[in-house]
Amino acid sequence: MNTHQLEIFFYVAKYLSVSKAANHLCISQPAVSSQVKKLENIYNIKLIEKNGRGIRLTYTGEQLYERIHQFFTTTIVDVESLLKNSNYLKISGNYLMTQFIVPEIIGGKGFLDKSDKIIVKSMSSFSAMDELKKEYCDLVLISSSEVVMPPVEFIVTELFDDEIVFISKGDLKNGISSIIVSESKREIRSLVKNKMEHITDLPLTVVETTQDAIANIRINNDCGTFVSARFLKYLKKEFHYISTGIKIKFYAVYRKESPQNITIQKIISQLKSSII
Amino acid sequence: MNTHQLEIFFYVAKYLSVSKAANHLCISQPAVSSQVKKLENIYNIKLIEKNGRGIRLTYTGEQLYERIHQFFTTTIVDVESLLKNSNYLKISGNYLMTQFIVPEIIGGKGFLDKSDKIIVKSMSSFSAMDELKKEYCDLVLISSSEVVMPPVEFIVTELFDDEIVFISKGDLKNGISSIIVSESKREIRSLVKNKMEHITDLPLTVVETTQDAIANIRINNDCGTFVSARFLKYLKKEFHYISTGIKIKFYAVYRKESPQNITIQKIISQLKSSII
DNA sequence: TAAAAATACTCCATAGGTATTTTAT
DNA sequence: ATAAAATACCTATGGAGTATTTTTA
Repeated sequence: MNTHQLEIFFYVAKYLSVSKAANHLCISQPAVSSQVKKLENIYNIKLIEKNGRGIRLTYTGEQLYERIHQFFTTTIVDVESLLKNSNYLKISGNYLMTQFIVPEIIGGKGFLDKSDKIIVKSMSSFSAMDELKKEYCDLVLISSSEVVMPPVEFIVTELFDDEIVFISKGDLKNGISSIIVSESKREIRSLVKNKMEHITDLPLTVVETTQDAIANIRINNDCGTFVSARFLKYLKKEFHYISTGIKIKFYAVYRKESPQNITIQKIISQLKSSII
Repeated sequence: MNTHQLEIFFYVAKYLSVSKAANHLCISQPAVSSQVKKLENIYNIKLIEKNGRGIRLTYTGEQLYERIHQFFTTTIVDVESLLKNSNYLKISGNYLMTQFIVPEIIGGKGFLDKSDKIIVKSMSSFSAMDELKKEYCDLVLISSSEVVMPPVEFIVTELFDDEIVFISKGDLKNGISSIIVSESKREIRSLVKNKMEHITDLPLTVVETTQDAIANIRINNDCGTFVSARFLKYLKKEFHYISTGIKIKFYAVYRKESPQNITIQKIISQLKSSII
């Protein structure tokens, strides 16, 4: 089984065009034609056939495309990212950790020596834990208002406590007409019932990440969201805020046997000592 | 991304041995060494390292192996089978249909012309429907005591009716001490309560296919099973049998748009007319 | 007549071979 | 002493290129 021929056929099937596939693969059109033909000849079948000026897939071609599709889209992408970034410590985490706090401590005076190469990806807490489970990242940095209980092969470390605040561009007393929150903060609204009656019953929109929530309240003045109080430091007084009294904890989660554990420990101890 | 190098690495990782991989791939040991080294050099990483006389995988090597494992085992096997057999009409079905009835009608005087190439695979009814859904086969031939309700993209045709009989090598009145049935006949025992009290409460063993059940009652004289009465014709009087009164129907299931539909229709009409 | 694929042919990059050395048991 | 992998070097297959023809809207 010649996987090179499979790959070439894959792009022909994807674009339904020999020339477009050739273009994508940065090889010549006859090179593509000839590889597809070779694949067909080996098994004595037709995979593509002329269709007007272009081509179409035969039934077998369709079936082949279906079977190899996943590999040449997701698997290959995952593998490339693994091999390219294997020397890096890969951190997946929520918006606050990856976009503000980690850059701050890592940017600090000589925290990293040249051998520590780090890439961070911002995503929802759920997605971050998925990445860790699939070994697509080495360290997860997330917040949670509940206690995190991961499987036994992970280590969970508490980093610091914080409090959730409600923020908005509008008047916090009477100017709010809807709430937008990330999936992980979906339940916060019902926890603040007594403290903030005037917003408890407002319509709620749930988006995937806090990043999306903040982007929305930036453009909708009458819309508010719940965030960690630590955000205030980075949001440059563009929002009004009010304390909710709800506690939230930040956690680091990583694999017991991760080969990156030295760097991970360094980052965790730095995060723990980063008091506001 | 060079998939050829991935494949070579896959077998090195699988056998944890460069020479064994070379042997499997029918190329020389240095050829394997060099391809793995090239892959490592492209991304500037280590995938394998010396370990005594042999090698072991690095952490990244383990992760890479994990990610590509499925493709180089199941996907490649499926693809090979698809391409090799795409000219064949692929029939998946239960033991009776694939091993006895289909060979009988196809073997018949000039039923097939040279262009009709057919391969049959015997499996449980559930597996057969799975194969059809995944387009791993074109035609499913199964029996069911319930009415078959497949998704809309399939066509279901009733072939013929039959009755379930209980068979065993032992004395059907007092010689039976356990029952073994295939998954699809699991519920038959409770349906025959009034008719066959003496076996209703016997211990029940469930195996995947009727083929397995029959193999077992061949060696265990005190063990019986439920089969379609049509089996009796093929089992050469080696078993005693007793009628249960339970009806069973045989079905053909296939895709509406299957390119094999002409041959499929031919087989179905032949099966329908094959009265005992 | 123009756009896309197929054909014919040449070339050279690289996969793979052989012989040998190194490493470790 | 032996088994396994690495290294060095060479060979030749086959992947890809250019030029051209064929197909069809």
